Amino acid sequence: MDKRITIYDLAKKLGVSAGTVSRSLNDHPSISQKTKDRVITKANELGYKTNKFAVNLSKQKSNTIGVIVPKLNSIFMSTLLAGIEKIANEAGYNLIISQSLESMEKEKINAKTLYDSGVDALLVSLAYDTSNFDHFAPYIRNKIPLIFIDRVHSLPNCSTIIIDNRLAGLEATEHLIEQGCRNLLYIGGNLKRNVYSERLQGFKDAHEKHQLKLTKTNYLESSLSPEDVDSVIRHIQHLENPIDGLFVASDNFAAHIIKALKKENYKIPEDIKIVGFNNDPISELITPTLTTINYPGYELGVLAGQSVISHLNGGIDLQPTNAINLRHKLIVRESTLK
Amino acid sequence: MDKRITIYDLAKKLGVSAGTVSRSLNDHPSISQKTKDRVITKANELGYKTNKFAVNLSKQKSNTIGVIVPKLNSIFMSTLLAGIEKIANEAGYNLIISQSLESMEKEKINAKTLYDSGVDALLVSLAYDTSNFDHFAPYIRNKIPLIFIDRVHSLPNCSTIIIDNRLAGLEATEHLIEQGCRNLLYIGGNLKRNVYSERLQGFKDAHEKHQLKLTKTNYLESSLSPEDVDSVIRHIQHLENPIDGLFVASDNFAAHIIKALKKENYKIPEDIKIVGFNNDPISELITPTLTTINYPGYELGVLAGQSVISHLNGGIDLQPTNAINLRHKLIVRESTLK
DNA sequence: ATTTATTACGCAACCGATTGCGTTAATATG
DNA sequence: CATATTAACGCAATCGGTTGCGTAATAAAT
Repeated sequence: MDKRITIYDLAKKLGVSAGTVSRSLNDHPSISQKTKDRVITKANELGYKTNKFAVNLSKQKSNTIGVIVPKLNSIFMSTLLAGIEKIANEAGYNLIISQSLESMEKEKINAKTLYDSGVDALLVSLAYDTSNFDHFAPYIRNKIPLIFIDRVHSLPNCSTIIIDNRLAGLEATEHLIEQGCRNLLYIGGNLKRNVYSERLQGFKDAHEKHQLKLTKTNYLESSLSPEDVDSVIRHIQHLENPIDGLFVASDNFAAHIIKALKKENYKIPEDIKIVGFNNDPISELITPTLTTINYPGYELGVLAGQSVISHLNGGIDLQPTNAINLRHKLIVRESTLK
Repeated sequence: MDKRITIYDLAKKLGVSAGTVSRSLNDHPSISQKTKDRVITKANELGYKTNKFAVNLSKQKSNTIGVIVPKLNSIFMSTLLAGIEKIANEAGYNLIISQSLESMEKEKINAKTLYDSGVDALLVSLAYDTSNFDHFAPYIRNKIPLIFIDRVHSLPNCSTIIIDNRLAGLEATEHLIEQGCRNLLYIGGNLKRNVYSERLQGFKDAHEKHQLKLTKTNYLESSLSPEDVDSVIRHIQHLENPIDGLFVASDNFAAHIIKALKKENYKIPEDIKIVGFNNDPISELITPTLTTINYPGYELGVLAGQSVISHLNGGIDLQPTNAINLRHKLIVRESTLK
């Protein structure tokens, strides 16, 4: 009852070879149905379990997909992961998940660990400060599918799955302008990351389009963590031209900002109108409800999952560099009412 | 540059046996320092990587810990996972994470998949409707460490990591009573789950302690999902004795309830005082800020991680059934002000 | 009936380590 | 100097499947 039985045990009991047992279990065409039935019956009878370790070794693949995200405990990331997991699970793949904690060093270590663990593919959303990409070289060299999600970087033969952050930034900004704002502030994260720099670019596009001038005081690079709220508020209070519109690249941070601004007796949206980003659950629970850009994290995850799986199963080497763009959407709520 | 080199390649180049190479690489005492150095130098020179598949097969362990959670995309769960991941990663273990999506059937499948994948241990937070536990039998039978977190079930030889939900429920309820509430309503999830039934028990304890009577209209079993808000509100509106205090077993749901109540022109906390549970970030961002029980998800995860690791490394078979209780804390905010 | 295809398996190498046990050579002990 | 220890490795089995190739047996073709 305790000892695991192997194909050799089955082979012996059935008077056939181990190879035949293996092929029977895998429904190989060159085995007669009769033998297959005998083998399968006996296997069930004895409670045979295939040993994944042995399979992995001989096939040199693990049926496992590695994932590196900046941090697990954010709504966006966990939603993304939920989408990935759903697809991977359905396809019979396991997911090894690790977090870089926004540090390139940890990202490197994780990439190496996952590589050594023999993942069949790697999904990555980059850390805050990743500036070097050598740690992904082994994957590319060995043709292990490598897909970037959300926080992406363009590498040869790697897919990216994103939304059009620049356009989203433009739409968010334009919405503020249409609501009458004339002096805007963009608050984003590290500009090395595509998501923040592109949103800023869209912010600039909107200014150009509407012939509004823009100085360096109109955007702010932030860690987007609660500790940074105070300094942001101070920045806002000390501006020469008081701002009347705020575009924050994260709903969560926007929510903190709103709370702090209200404490300082700013009226939202009367004094300052605010647009967030992500459509986190919090955006419709705070007061005022937050206008934001819907960022379909779950769908992003599903798509990423499907993309790897098809890579893995079909070996579809689509376009060498294959960028998938998901649709975003501006969701207007109270924080930008006229 | 492409072909992976094995210990046999190294052995050949160095004129030693594969066994010696293996032992050298693992710093086995019966190999001379000189030989070890030679092997290691050559290994680096040739870029040797150990093949985990082979190691796994011969050691019959995977250096991998399986995790099953109800759903990934909740703040509590992802925070918990973040804690687990941190510890596991530091200890050199990989984490295979899967979600049951609150379904026992999926939980079963995941448990089996992870078992077949050869995880060295399993961490579980039970699905909403899990009522049978046979799918964990293989783990117990084969002495694979099995640890329950948060949503637990008592099984022989399995640790559980939780907080004292009953006491927390009592404290939350008592706080409402102390703030002057006399007719309370508890809203929790499926009472099959320890967390919800114990909080209810604490709710009852408080009533008994303060000699308040309690009928079946004083508690409600809910899915705690946004779709359920309407029916809850209707329940509240149709009560014979209007309630003046609400204890909701989830901050997120409490936030939705607050929003809905405000829409119905209830004043919080004047008309109804509310206590949530978990201390999710949302609890201090909504208006009014939400009194809640701090539920240390990250610490729970860290503890769970440490517990498995020590099980795995030291083989510390502590108490047969080992329950770890973490400290919770009532956090008073605006939603229960007098 | 003989030859040619097929079908259904068996054989054995292979995947890349780990590890108990035996052996040789160096060192210590009497 | 003979013998007992030790130190330092080598051998080969083992982990449990997978798979290319060869072959006996059965079926089909001539």
